[in-house]
Amino acid sequence: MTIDTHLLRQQQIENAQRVVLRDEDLQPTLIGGADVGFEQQGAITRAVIAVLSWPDLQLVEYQIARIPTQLPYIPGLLSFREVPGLVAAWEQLNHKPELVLVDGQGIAHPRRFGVACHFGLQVDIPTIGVAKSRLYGDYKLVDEEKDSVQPLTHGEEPLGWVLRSKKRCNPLFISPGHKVSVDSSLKWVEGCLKGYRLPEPTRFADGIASNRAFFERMKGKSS
DNA sequence: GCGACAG
DNA sequence: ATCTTGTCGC
Repeated sequence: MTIDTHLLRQQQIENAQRVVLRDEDLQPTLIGGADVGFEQQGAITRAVIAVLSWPDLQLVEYQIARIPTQLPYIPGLLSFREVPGLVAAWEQLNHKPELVLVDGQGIAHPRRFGVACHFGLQVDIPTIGVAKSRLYGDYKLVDEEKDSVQPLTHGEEPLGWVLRSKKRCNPLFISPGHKVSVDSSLKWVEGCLKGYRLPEPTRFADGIASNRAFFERMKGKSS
């Protein structure tokens, strides 16, 4: 498997110009959470999209797609590895959410084209990147208290936020993916928090993708 | 040359 | 990301 990383980076630069950083008339009734896991030493990609009602944040549906892994993990090129599976899971959904929180970066990326941008552009819906660690951008130390936040930037360019979603937990790295502004990307994530480090849509997708006990029991309770 | 590096 | 139970700390 020979990979033309130069070509992939060039594609990101071109596609990044199509990303929209504006707010639409976003009044969702459903919000999705997307995450990807792997099986068999990475040979199989397992993509999960959980759909929750808004604003009550109850699980409505989830779909899992399993496909052969196309590429290895390369920092900065994650989306090419994860988007194919996410699109497959998206197509299986009976209820399409109007906004999706994607596990990974949005525009907080060297070429402003993280997995949330890639997926959002691909299925043409608003998306927000919610990552558990930093890839790109600078920020000041975030206070330990819950809800403390610092802007994530590159020089004068605003990229997103570093949010302490829960006390004594590592912060979240939030940035717009597509069709959402930098400011509202933070508001939507805050609106999905329910006492855990991860916002509910992401937490469900993450739990289902990892087969954690609690979410195993949730299975079968969705339409 | 050296360090950094989503999942 | 993944292999994985109990355990230490707030």
